[in-house]
Parts: sequence; C-alpha cells; structure tokens
Amino acid sequence: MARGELTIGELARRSGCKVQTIRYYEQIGLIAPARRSEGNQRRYDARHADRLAFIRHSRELGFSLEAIRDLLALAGEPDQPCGDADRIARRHLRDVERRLARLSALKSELERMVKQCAGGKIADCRVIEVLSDHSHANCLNDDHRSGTKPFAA
Amino acid sequence: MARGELTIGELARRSGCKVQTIRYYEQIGLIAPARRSEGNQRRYDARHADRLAFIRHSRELGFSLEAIRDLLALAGEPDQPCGDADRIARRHLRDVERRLARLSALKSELERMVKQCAGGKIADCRVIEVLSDHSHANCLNDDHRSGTKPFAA
DNA sequence: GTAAGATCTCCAGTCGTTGTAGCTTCAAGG
DNA sequence: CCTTGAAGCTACAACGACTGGAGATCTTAC
Repeated sequence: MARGELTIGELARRSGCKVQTIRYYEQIGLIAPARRSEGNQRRYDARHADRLAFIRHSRELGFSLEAIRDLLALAGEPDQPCGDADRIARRHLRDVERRLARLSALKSELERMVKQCAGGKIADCRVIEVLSDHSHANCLNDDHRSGTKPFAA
Repeated sequence: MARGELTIGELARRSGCKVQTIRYYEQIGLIAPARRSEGNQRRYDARHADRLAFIRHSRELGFSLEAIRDLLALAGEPDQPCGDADRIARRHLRDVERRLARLSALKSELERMVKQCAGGKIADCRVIEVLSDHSHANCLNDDHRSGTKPFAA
C-alpha cells in the first residue's frame, strides 16, 4: 500500500463514520470515488479524510446531506464571498431553534404527565388519561388543531 | 351511510391525521380494519376516532408507534396497575431530555459559528472553518471521538 | 345521466443510514 | 507455499413513519 494511504476501515476509524456510510457517501456522490488497489479495494488519502471530517462534523451539527453538499462546494471556492455559507448556517440555526422550542414544550408536558401518575390502576392513570383526552386542561400543545405534522420537534 | 359514521376523509379532518396515514395505521395493525361500505369504502365510528386521537396525541408527544402500541394495549385494561404505562412515559421523557441537551449544545455551537462570520470571503469564513476543523477550540462536541451516531440529538 | 370529488389498491420514494448474504482480497504465521 | 481470519467487495433489503402518485371505482348532487 502506498505511503500514507488508508483502507476504508482505517478511514472509518479515524473519521468516526462506519464503513458502509463511507461507501454510501461515495455512492451518492458526496465524496469522490476512491482509487482502487489491484484487488479492487478502496484506498484513501489525506484529502478524503479531511472531506469526511467536514461531513461528519456538519452532520453532528445537524446539517442535511444536501446542505453539506452545498457547504462543501462553497468550501472549495475560497475566493467567493461567504454569504451563501452563512445563509445555510443561519437557516439551519433557525430550524434548530424551532425544534428546540418544540422539544422543550414537549418535555414539560411529559414531565407534568409523569409527575401526576399516582402509581395506581390504569383506570386512574394520568399518563393514559392525558394521552386519551386531548382537550385536557394540562395540554400545552395546540398544533393538532391545525394540520401540523406530528412530532416535528 | 349509517348514522354517526365517518368516511376516512372526515376522520382525517377530525383527527388531524392524513387519509394515507390512517390507512397506514390500519395496515400495520395499529387500528382495527374499518367496516366497509357496499362500495368497499371505509366507515368509521366514534371508537375509531378516540383511538386515533390517542395515537395522534401520543405522536405529538414523540412516542414511537411501537410505544403507542403498548400504551394502547395498556389503556384497554383499566384494572391493571399502571406501572408499565408510567415506565414507558418515563423512558420517553429521559430520551427527550437527552435529545434536548444535545440539541441545545448544538444550537450554541451553531450560534457561535454564525456570529463569528464576518461576511467576507470564504477563505476567512468561520462557518466553513469551524466545520472543517473539528479540533477547533470552539467545538463543544466530543462524541465523534467515540463511535456515536451523528445527529442523534 | 353526468360530473366532480372522494376513495380504493398498489407501489415507489423520502432520509440517512444499517444490516445481510455470499463472495474475494490481504497480511501474518507456520 | 499454504492456511487462516480479518477486512474488503457488490448488491440489495430493511428501518421509521409516513407521503405521493397512477389509475380505477364509488358517492353524491344536480
């Protein structure tokens, strides 16, 4: 194996992606096809590792693969103004904020529900009751009255 | 149509689920198959509407369909102790809390990233830089060093 | 009778992986 | 040189929870 080259397994270990995930990224064109060994195995170099690190970190921040595709394209053009990258990041931030708000309302409702359960019989269980009766006084959540997607939080 | 019966469309409107979603729930056995009209169309009654409301509300609280299946079974046995229902709810709450923590860390990192972007060229863009350089001093996130799934938040 | 709208079944697609089956290749030890 | 076991290969199916479309049929109002 050429100096400094990595097998897919080593790349997986370094990047924290699974082997299959790396192959998948190649398949959808997010990373360039790797050079192949004589025996048809993928061989990677440092550039691949960098790109994968970028992808992995972006995924951890919740960017979609589509957004990452755009960010990668932008990252490859250092002379361009960075407005687009900023826009993508800001849009994502707004999205995260929305999910966060939703999730924390949800947490409150769950907490209240769980707290009220007295540990008796199902017939008296507040958990079941709250779930059954949607117009329940303790229900914070108004979204179902419009056509909101369940669990968009 | 028999008195008080609902078409699938009416049920969808009342429950806030989509027509296809109702059919999907029937398909996976989450709700019982509906009575059919002579022309093979589904006809629902109040019990279906209740069950669907329960499902919809549970989904809004983020319960998985599997968890909902269990909760529904429990809701059908009012004489049983409610420990199981409570356990399901508490487990879910812990899960939500974990996601919430993760999501809010993520939000901070995104915010910092976006704030630092000076609006110049890509070469100087902090957004791209932060995404590229994972060992960045501003990176809060340690999970990638272990094999954690990306974006489990 | 006819036209519009709702419903039917069946099936494919979404997103981002993950897992499986059944091979081949690679590197090390004997 | 041969074997062994790990790691790699391709191709495809499955996950969860829907969502959308094609093309046919039913219902209802006029």
